Amino acid sequence: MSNIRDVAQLAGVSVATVSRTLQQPDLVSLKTRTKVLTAVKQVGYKPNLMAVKFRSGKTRNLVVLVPTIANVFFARVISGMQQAAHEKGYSLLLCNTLADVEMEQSYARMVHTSQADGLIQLRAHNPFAQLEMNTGSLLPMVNACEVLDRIACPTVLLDNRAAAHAMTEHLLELGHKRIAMIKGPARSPLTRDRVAGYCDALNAAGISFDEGLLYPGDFTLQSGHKAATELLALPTPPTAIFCENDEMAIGAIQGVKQSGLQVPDNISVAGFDDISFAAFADPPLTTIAQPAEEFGSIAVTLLIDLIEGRLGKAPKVILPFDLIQRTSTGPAPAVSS
Amino acid sequence: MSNIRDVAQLAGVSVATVSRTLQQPDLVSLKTRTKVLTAVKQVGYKPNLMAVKFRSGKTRNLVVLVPTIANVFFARVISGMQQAAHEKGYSLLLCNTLADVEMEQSYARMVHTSQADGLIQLRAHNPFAQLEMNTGSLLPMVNACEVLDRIACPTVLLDNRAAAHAMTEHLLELGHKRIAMIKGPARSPLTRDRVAGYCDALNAAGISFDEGLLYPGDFTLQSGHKAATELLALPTPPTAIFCENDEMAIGAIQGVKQSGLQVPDNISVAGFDDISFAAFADPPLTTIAQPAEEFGSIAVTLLIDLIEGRLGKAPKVILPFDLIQRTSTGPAPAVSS
DNA sequence: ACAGAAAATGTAACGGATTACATTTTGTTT
DNA sequence: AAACAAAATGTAATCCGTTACATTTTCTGT
Repeated sequence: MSNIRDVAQLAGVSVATVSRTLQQPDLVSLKTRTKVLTAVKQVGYKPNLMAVKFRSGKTRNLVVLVPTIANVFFARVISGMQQAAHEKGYSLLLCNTLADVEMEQSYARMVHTSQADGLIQLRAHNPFAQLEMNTGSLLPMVNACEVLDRIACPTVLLDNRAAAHAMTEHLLELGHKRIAMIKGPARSPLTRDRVAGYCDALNAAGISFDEGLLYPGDFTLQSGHKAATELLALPTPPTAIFCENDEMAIGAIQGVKQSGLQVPDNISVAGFDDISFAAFADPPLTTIAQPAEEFGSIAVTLLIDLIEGRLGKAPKVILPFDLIQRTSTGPAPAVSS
Repeated sequence: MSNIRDVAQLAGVSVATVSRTLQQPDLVSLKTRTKVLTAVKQVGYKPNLMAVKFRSGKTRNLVVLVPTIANVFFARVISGMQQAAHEKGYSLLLCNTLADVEMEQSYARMVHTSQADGLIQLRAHNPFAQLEMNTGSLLPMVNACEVLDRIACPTVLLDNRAAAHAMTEHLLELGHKRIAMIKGPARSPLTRDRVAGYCDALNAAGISFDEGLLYPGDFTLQSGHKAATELLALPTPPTAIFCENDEMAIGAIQGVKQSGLQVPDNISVAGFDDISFAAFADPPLTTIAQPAEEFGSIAVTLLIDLIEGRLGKAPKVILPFDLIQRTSTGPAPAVSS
């Protein structure tokens, strides 16, 4: 591997001139520039960017903490991140945390050890929490999709409450009175907001909230299946099930069918996210579309702005949602018993 | 940010002693060690790993080139990679290439510019191809799932030919005579192998190969839908459709249903990959299970072995597959016309 | 052709950790 | 207690590109 000194020697100039030729060519005379570029080609010189990063103290690396990349929605978000990062000359260090706190911390530490300039967290957990920290200033961290309650952190998210409200209202308008919700883990602010939106809508319709219709899932297909099966076994089962993501909704649809009922004739099922599989479910899934890639690109933009000192406070960017009405939801069945 | 000199000064020792305390504690007396560690804590010293990487010339970063992270199978592979890399102290730089050659090259260049030690490619394309290269030795690259024909490159893959053979045989055993295949892009060796396996099985059964039953897809749900719809519109439509991945199979199932036919009564549909959605398709998908995470972890292991000089030739690791029989495939319908 | 400004180029310090080699301290043996 | 080995510590070079500052060359105007 050749370095800048080899090039300088071969071209018969100083290292400074070589550096300038490559960084600020207009400071170098045409004649010298040609000499240098020829030498560069000849020895196959590639600047050691590790040296550059080391000296500049800027790594242009961003850590991304994602609970599961296997989640189709997150995969889209990451895709958006990567695109935006690449455009701005940054790279992504991906960590599939599987909600493992140690793993998160291990990656968060990269920011402290100058291996990355900042971090994007997709989960409601502060990975820097346990790490010894003296800074009082804004951490180089951005939260996407989820919300970190305890700390001021730039965030890009959906108006989850409004979205859940809209979907619940949609089901109410179809005549449903008993609407179950398959939610996510209890402690998540995202879930909290969506449940709040669901309650808002019920209240507005004068329907009392039934704790028994709130089933905690874990965003997997399996948990949707299990939840639906158990909800349908209730003494007074729901006529509609609103799931907090499409995976659970697709699982729920299977559960409903296996219980001998039909979607949407007996039970309506709604999802959240509008992943690619939603339109290919049977029946196609009514769901809330989120601009997933945009979440990613905005998160990256916010983080880079923060790193490069262009961000004053901790902004909260709210992105719009879209209720996609397909055929997994339909009119409530006529009252039976 | 404090550096090793601050620690040395505070502890009243030399920087070498500090370094040794942290790297090879047994070379340092207990008394000094304590002094140093106290000082480390006091100033909150975190070694600048960029400096370490720079000096050592080892970045412990690996570039991963994935065609689309939105593909559920690839997401699992990446998950396996990340796990393995983390265990070995490496990080992944993820690039969602979308088959964009410029993007691939831009990331491949990171290996030349000392930003990464090696690269994993999930596509049948050599990202170093156009880059000026003088080395005759094995590039620090590993191929996973796909195959690079032109160059010697450590590879981990499935015996795709045998797998396709097995699935086709399964369909033949069910009595199907006209079996269509929705394949991937023509130039991919992976597709070539699977088509070969499909042909092998047809030949063995004495069924002549019909070019018209070979439909080129692009691994998306949409393309599966389109392919199935068109295949069913043929003068003599197939009674079974073997898809090169589960997404296309799920799309195909929808296409079949929308054509007014039933799966598997009228048409059997088989997939490939056994993604999580396969078991939740309606009907649940018969498919080939691949050890996706293992692909990832083995690819990473191979690459690290290569980087660290523990790999002689370019091994080809073949992983086993498993035919998962569900209910999207069934006996061929009785001959009609 | 000369002073002075402007352009081009060169010199050397710098960033932070590692480590070969040199030196000092401690320990052991007789 | 001397002599030597072993353990502990220190000094300084090194990795490589950037850039402030110094110096040289070229150009401009008269």
